[in-house]
Amino acid sequence: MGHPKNLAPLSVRVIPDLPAVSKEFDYSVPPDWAENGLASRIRVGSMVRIQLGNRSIGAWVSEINPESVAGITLQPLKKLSSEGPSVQVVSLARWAAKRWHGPVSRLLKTSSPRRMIKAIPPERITKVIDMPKNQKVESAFISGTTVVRLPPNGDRWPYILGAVSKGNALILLPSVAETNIVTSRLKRLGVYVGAYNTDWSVGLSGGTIVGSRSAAFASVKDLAAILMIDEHDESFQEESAPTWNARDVLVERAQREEIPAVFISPIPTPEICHHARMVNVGREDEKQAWSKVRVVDPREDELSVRGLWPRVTVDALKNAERPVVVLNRTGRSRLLACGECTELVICTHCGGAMAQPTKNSLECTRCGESRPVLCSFCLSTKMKNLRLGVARAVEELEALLNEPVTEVTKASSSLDFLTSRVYLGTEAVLHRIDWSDLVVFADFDQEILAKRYRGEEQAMAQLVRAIRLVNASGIDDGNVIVQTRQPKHDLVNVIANGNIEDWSHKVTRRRELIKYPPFGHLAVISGVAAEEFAENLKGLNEFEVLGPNKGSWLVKATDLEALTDSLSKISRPKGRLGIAIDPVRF
DNA sequence: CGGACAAGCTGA
DNA sequence: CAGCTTGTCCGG
Repeated sequence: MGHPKNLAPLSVRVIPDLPAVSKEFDYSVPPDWAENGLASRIRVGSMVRIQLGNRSIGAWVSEINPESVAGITLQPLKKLSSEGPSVQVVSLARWAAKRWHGPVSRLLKTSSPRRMIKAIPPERITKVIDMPKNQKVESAFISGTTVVRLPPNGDRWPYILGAVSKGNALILLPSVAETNIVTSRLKRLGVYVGAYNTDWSVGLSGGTIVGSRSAAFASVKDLAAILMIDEHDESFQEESAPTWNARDVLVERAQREEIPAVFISPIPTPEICHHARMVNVGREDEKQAWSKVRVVDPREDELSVRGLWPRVTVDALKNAERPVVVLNRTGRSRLLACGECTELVICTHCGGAMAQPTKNSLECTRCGESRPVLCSFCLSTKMKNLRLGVARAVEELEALLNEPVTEVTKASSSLDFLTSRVYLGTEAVLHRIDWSDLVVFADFDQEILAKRYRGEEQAMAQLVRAIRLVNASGIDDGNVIVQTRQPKHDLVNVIANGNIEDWSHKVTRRRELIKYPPFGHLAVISGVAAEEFAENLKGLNEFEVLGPNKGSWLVKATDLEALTDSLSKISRPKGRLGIAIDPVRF
């Protein structure tokens, strides 16, 4: 066996900060580190600098006094750079790297302080917070993993207090803005709390950590409770590989440390419902919150322009204080027909539909090919707009209301704000405006008909946001209008009746049927090497391999471990290869 | 990842 | 065969 672990280490094993290097290396601890006290500060997770080949590289200590392969003379560590993730978090990062098939170093990086920390600050006094006198909150935090379906306008603060009443807590919220609000509110209460990643060391020294996705990997001493707010939010999933998900990381963490974890959301995902015990909060409150949504069928008004602006909507828009219209199509038009010969405007390259992003150009929605506004059949320059985009919709609405309308998209700057009463834009508008008394979804059918995986959940998430916006107005009759030509559609029924529980079951059952997460697992393979790699996987006859679809292959598996094992074992062709496990979008 | 080194290609 | 490109291997 090696050396006693409680003495200053003589050698360490490290994980280099190089995503492409999966190997770990052993280094000796310089003899003089024992004298100046550096050696005794080394622990698993410590951040060091090493010489690898002829380069100086950052690394994390993964093992103390490892049994090194014989016949290798160890190089000395160059520097002890910083405090790093706790042993528990290093182990968690290892687990996540395997789970999402990515390099550990990537996850260790999110687990690490952004600025080097020489020493852990002393523990500060924190105010003891009482568990709120709320039976639902109390029972949620007793033990195990719990999911709470809280209405869109439900108060989350008691749950935050519940979490910190247990001791040092880890609280995750979807956005940095919300993180900052919660952090300062807790600070004012006297709670020793820090925002991730800026106040990284607060966790290690024994405090509560509040943060967004990356905080799932925060090191917290004596962690006592975990809370995730708005569990359904897609921002909890990393978009690029490894496509790890904060929710799953927290579920694993709670199990490992045997602490209560509470996930709250108005529309919890099938994933969390699968892993947690469900608590419903007030069916009546839920119905009440969703009753803000009114369903309007634009066909009921024959005079409506192109079906987008029925009179009920226009009247509501006129009477509202600050109305917001959501239309999830960028540019001027997404689908055109020739004004002369009525042919659909199609890309001469790939046959995809041409969109009109600006007044004078056409662009293929599939391959990106562009050309001037010109019919390829009769050379006419007159176009009929079949599916108008935000830019054109703004012009139409301005004409209808006889006043300026501000266009808001992902790209528009926040400087143009407060210039008008009416706002129109893509989903981004719901993130940019802090209150409104009327939100109109101009074409909800687009959301319903989009045959995207999680399409319905994304549509519901937009509605949740809208309900919260009109609730923030303080105006009692603030509401949300959903325009659809399918008033009998399942999802529309759910919305109209506020029957979220039924919908939730339906989504879960659907997932189960097609063996999608959490009932099965997916790997999306992309890049130049994808085709050959997918062929190799097909050869195993163990997984269903579908594709190609836009250059990507979809691998379906019932067992996650079998999938990730095969992905690492199978021969990897040269060239770029992207592997995304259970991504939200593909 | 990036350097080292080996094998492959080209030109006179 | 020098001089260059391309590929594979390996680091403690």
